[in-house]
Amino acid sequence: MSSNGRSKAPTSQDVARLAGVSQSTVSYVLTGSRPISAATRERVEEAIAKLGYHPNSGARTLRSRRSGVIGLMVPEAESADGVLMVFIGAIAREARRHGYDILLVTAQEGAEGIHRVVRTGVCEALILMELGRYDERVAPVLESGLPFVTIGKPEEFPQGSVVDLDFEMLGRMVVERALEESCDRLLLFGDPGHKRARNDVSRLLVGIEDAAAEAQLEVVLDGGPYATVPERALQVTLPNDRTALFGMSGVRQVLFAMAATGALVDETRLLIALSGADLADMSPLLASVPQLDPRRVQISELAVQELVRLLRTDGAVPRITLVEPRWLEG
Amino acid sequence: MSSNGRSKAPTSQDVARLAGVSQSTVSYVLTGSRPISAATRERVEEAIAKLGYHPNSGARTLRSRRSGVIGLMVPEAESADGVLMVFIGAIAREARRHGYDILLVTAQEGAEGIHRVVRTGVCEALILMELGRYDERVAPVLESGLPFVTIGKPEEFPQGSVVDLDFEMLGRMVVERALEESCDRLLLFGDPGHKRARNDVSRLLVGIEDAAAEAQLEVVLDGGPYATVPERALQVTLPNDRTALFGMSGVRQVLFAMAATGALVDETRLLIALSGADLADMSPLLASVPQLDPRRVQISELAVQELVRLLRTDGAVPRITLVEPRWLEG
DNA sequence: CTGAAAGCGCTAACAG
DNA sequence: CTGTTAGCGCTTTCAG
Repeated sequence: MSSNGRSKAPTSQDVARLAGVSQSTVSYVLTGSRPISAATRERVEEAIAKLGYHPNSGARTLRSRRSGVIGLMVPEAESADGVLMVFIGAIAREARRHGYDILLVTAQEGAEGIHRVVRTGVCEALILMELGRYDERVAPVLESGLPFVTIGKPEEFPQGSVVDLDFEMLGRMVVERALEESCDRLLLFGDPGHKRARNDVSRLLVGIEDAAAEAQLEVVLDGGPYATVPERALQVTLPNDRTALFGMSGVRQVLFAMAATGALVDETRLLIALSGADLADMSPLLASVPQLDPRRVQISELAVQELVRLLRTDGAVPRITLVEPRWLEG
Repeated sequence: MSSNGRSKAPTSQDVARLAGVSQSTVSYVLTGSRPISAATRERVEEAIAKLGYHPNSGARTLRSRRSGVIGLMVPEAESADGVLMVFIGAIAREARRHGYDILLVTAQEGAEGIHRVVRTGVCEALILMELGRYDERVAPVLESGLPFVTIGKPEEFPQGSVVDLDFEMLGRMVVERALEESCDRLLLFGDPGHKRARNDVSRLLVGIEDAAAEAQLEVVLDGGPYATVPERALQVTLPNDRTALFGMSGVRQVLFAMAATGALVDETRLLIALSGADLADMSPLLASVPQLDPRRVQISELAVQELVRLLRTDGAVPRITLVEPRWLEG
């Protein structure tokens, strides 16, 4: 009735008419791909504001072959610890800051999904999360020739950039801390030996084993259930010995098991945690636990920035960026 | 060198040439908007397969004004319990099943963000999560005239569809269970009285209060810290009385507090949990806890289906869909 | 049942 | 510094 409001969106033609310039001039004001006099620019911008004009995305994409959309390959949400959402939120925000939107591509879609968003031209670049060692989705990505960044360092990746936590340094930092806190042993829970196949875990172990060898710290790989980790920490401890506990996952479970069997930090045991969303709301328990920040927000932002660099810099060469973990004293 | 592979993507023109038909015929085969003889269709489809043709998204969007993209307004990831990701994953998968892609619009972008994706034509429909009571982002959505679905029932919403859990029924189910398990009281933790302003909580309370009044069950609103909920449950319990505990959030904390002070289920107390990602990996503790499934996947799928209905059915009327909670016996 | 042709709104040559 | 013009690849009339 009164306010149907369904008025057709104004085009650059409308803006040009109102500003008394040619349609291409409007385009040049918008893209900045050629110098425009201050006077003209102002008139155009006024008209744009007055009409509430926004350039049509379809037309722009068709003509320029740039969609302004970055595809984000997300893993299945089995992890369920909320960590994924931290990455996604930070990536989306940073992408917007650079003028890009984020389109979700679920792992479930597989190689076919990648192929589709690439061939249809919906995405002009990709961010890949949690790639498997030999992931079927890598082929279509490489084939597409689109710039891409992986979060999480894979085995080998000559063609795209990589942003990840420096897991080797993480390992060295854990050992260093264990020594500072006068521990004689380091117990790694969550079976890191078996998971050595995972690239992040294997790099962590390299860091740990190097530093531990040097410092004469004994390292125990523990594959047992999380709930009984604290008990086993005692079993490996001789009188007057102290064990540091660390693991890439299951911190919450271990934390609670320790809280249940006594103090988190005592003469015999020291829990070191990799902080994350699964520890939210546990603040009272965490008071005495040294936490390492895996810097997920920084990694996300760097991934976007690196992708933007690949997109904007002509002939930019892919590179690897490793982010240093930080202590988060509580 | 050998496999640069950067060959330009084939167009419908190329397909037409190879199939020996006109370009428009190719289009008709793809869109199905006019009858095509079996013979022709087959030749075209062969050519499509041979060339690995995918229609260009920009051109299609420009011409048809349909982008095949649904904007998903996600809240800031403060909740951090991983629940958000369940919704997003299920929405993305269901959208793909119907031929749509999901574009993220973060809450941070606010009204301006909505305005942008709408005016530029990137999105042809919207799914809104966690709207505030008087959310600034509602205006641009309504103004756009695009079909939309909200997940989570707001105060009032005449123009878009709504999909949500039936919180009133949730309340009735909690009361019913409490009675079946011979409880005399129901303690609601997480200060549901104060949070009555939240639409879901207020509907929960309606359900609870109605059912409780009828059955003579005493209801206690508890706003104290989660960690001491189990103690307070005892304080409100006379000898031989039993208290059921329920809350919309903080279940994990209460669960642990109860585990620490004794059994989860005993003669005096019964914890009823709203299941979720924050309870993952707690299985041993949960064994005796009745869990209510808030059916996030179903809600997500229904939201997409409802949006697709609005998009495809001409003159479709928005509607409200409430999903029944289910018991998840453990 | 199929073809020819127009044009969606924009960018980027080409021409002053 | 600005205008004119030619398409990008598709959908959809209008003609057969």
